[in-house]
Amino acid sequence: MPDGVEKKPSRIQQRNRRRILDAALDVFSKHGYRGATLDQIAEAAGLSKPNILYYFDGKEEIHLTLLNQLMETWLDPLVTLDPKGDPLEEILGYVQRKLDMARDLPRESRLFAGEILQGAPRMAPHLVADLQPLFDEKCSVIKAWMDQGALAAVDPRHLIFSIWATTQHYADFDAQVRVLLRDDPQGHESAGQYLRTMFTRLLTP
Amino acid sequence: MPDGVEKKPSRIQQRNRRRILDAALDVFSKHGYRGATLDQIAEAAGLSKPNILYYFDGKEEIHLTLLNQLMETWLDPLVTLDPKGDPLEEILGYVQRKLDMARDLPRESRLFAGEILQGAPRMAPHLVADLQPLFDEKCSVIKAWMDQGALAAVDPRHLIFSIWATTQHYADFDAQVRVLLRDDPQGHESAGQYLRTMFTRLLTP
DNA sequence: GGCAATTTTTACCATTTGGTAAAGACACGA
DNA sequence: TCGTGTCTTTACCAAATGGTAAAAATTGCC
Repeated sequence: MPDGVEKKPSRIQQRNRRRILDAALDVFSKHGYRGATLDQIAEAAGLSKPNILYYFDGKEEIHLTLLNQLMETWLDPLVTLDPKGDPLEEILGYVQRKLDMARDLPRESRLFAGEILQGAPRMAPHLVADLQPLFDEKCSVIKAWMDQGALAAVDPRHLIFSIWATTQHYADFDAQVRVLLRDDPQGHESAGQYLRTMFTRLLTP
Repeated sequence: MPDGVEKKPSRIQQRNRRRILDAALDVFSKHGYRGATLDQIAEAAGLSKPNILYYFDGKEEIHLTLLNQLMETWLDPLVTLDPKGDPLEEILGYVQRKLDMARDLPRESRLFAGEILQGAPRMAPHLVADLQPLFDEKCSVIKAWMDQGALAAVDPRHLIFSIWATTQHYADFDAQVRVLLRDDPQGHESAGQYLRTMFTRLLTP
């Protein structure tokens, strides 16, 4: 067998690794890295603690695996931003995709937020290697749209920040939003409408 | 001596309690509640661990004291929003004050963010008792401005959320912002300019 | 200076937590 | 069905951590 090629994992391996990662996402996103314990993860996964350590080398490796998997999902909506599409529609579509992610993947959003909040100790390399180039590229795309007059001119970097901030806010600050909206079931739709209005008024030339 | 009236703390008490709270703010905002240890706080404060427990009943009480103190500071910029002032100027002033706070009090911002991110386990009562009434009141003020045509109509609740999200983002996601702006020393000013433009275009009738 | 009250240190303790060793149970191809 | 490799459990351990008791030092008031 060639070097570096691992034999494919058994069905049990796949199932249990998936279980563990799902349980860990739950626990890490709720309590943060330090706040999460292997016992909690084990219980949530329905496995014993030593059994978990049979599948992963340790707590840190589980966390790191989650972060690595997350990066791809996280960047995807921005990757999709199409330089050849209609500028305003592209931006609004991006906002919508991010908002949908905040609703559908709140655990992932909070895992990410917690990591950045603490200074990105485990993710800094990813930010530089993956996020930064993509960010720069899409800033250029937006800049070009503005230069050709298809969008009103603003700083593209801060535009992207404001899209991230406003959409992720609904996942990351959910506890606060719930209190203030009194669990309004229309919350998500009204947020979508507001953000569409906001970025339309900002960017319409 | 009347009941419930504690004698005023000595100078040593004042100084050491202040030291401890400052150190704790540092540590809690960096590592979160569970991630912070009394030993770290003690070292940062220049006191021994048992000495710290002479001034506070325990880790939780320190954290709670910080949160209580923070609430006032945190709400202040919104309290200042004046129903009798010029609507657009009032909103822009509020944005500016929040952005200044993100720059000047990043530890406080991250302490708050961490607490909310984990579901506000220790702060939920404060949110309901202090934040909610203020939020509702100021939403009404903004709504009135919009009804009288002084501001373009949008959902006041989401407007406030977007102000919080965009301004606090610069403190809470500082690690990410730094990477992407490559430590641009003009970062804060350009953020201020961007946000002023954004909310002006959104709200100008 | 003397003395009570306050403050600080020393020496601990119990629990929690990430992790390990090794024996036992189980799956599966020959 | 037998045996080998995969998976799981039991029984631990060392370090970290929140917290305590009590002696020692210090402060401030007469």
